[in-house]
Amino acid sequence: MRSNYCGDISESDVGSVVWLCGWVHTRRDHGGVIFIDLRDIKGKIQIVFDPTMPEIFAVAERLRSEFVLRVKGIVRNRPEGTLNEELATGRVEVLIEELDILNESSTPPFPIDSDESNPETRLKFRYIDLRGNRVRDNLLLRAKVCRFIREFLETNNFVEIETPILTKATPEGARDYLVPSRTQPGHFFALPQSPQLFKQLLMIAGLDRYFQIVKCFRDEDLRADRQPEFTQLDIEMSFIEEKDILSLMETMIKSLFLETIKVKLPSNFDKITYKDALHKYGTDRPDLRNPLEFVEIKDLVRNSSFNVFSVPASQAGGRVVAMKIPGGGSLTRKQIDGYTDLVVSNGAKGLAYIKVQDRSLGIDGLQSPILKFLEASVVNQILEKTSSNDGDLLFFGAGSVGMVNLAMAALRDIVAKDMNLIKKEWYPCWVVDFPLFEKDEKENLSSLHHPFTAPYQNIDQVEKEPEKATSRAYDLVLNGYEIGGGSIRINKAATQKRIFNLLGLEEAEAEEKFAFFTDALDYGCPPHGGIAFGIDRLVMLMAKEESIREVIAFPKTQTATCPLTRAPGVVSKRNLTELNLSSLVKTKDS
RNA sequence: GGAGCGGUAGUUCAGUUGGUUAGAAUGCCGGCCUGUCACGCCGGAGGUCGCGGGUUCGAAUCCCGUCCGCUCCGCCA
Repeated sequence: MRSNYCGDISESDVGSVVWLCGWVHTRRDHGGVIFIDLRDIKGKIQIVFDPTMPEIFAVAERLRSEFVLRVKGIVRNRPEGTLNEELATGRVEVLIEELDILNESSTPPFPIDSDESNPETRLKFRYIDLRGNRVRDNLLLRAKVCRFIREFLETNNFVEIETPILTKATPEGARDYLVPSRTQPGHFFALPQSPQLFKQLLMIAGLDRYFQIVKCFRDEDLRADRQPEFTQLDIEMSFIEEKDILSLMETMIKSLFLETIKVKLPSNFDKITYKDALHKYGTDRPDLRNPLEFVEIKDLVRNSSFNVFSVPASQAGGRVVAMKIPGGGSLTRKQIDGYTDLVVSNGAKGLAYIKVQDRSLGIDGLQSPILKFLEASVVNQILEKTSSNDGDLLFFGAGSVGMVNLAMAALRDIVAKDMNLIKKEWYPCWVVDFPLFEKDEKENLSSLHHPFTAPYQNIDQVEKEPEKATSRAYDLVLNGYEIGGGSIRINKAATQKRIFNLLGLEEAEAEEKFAFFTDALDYGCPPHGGIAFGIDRLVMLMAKEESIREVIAFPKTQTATCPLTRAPGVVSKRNLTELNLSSLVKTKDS
């Protein structure tokens, strides 16, 4: 119970009697009067014990700093001269007439609302941490976001339908969390990585506008923006094309931001192709608030005698880019060394740069450790192509496409942040025209999104040139975070089977894993598509947090454990025996 | 699987050529003060320096291993 007084106490309440419940925050005794700051939903309310009320005062005198109280009192203005305008928590106080001590509390293990305690302690005592405003406000926002989404989708004739949590393992994709079956020895359920197949089955069933706010599970390593269980807004519609769902989702996201955090997003979200995104920003989830872009200089340096550039420039899988930092001439040697460490940790061998001090002096107006290796004509072409001016700095990335993209994208992020180049607060964009497949290290094809994504090309064409096939997929990227992604799906069984085949799934295996699904497609599956949003990430961005943990009530640590409950834990031999697992696992009593 | 940073009082941290009894602030306990709001003053308790091993006359400090937290790479269709 937070308070059975609803709302903030203000001067308009003066003279009225209120009940308050909450935790005592601090106690101060002054002038024969006892003051207590009561933590309430909004900040603190100061309550006052008057020594002329001996019974109440006697109880108040016994209070130490941590109790749960219920008090009844009269709201009144502060006495003359007792309000320090700069420091005071309020203009009114509550004079107490009745007081119940509902419970005592141990001294909290860390100061509430300090924001400085170490993450493990915060999680171990999460219930104390949640008493503070930070995560509380985030959870309130999260609830608001979910409520808005439900209202929006229901208004648009979507129906919320639950799908199973105990379900079937599917190949590809992330590692599954498995749950052993007691009744089917040796068999396992998998927790869903997403309700993908179920929502497609719902389309076949004719429930043609489905949504669900649902937990999904992936047993992969964690990051600041990745938890093993996370919440997804899952949406699917029949008889639609890309433009239909993109426009509806744009409307939803724009209204969501406006209604919940009073942010007006652009009226039309930009679209960028996968190819352009990688070319200009080195990532398929570019932060478009960041004005820095890569400039390809492969052609300019191919014949240079500087091998660091010319070798990757003449290889098919190589890439050489320049990134101009306007005003980057002010960067110190120490800062550049720091950036070098960053790109090296991302696989680069080093970080070449050129400072443009005075272009009118030609090569003499430049400063760089690589000038002695680069032909003057090449340098001039690079300066020309990057439109470099006095005071600018160029960073270079050269090597394999993957490495250059990774290292330079990381550099682009950090430099823009350090140099305060990010002016816009919000920049959503759609990333489109993804390749249908990518090749893994063994040169096998795997789906870039998932195997149910429809290609633009017909299936004959896809089989002929799978690497050139593009998918009808779209990602919504906000400020460098992928917050949603989806596609138009394959709705013909034959096409779906041929895609499985291209992915190297043996017919027997495809049959075993997906027969239920391809069979279903044969019963007149309508054209359909959908999208899924990561609610945690979305709320994290809206709350301006840097970690998803701050918007989840009880998150896991980086090793996927819960310091509060000490999950995961060992189980008894009996549990394991029932599950036919006793021979596989060591237990505390075995 | 890999890289980096961190782990010292309840909490946040300081602690370099390895050397008395490991400090500060805050919190906690006791006392004083008394219209305070980071109140003030006096006193007190509180530490296996993450854990294990090694080097040394002597280790919070150096070395090896290990565990935990955080960030990143791999991974995350």
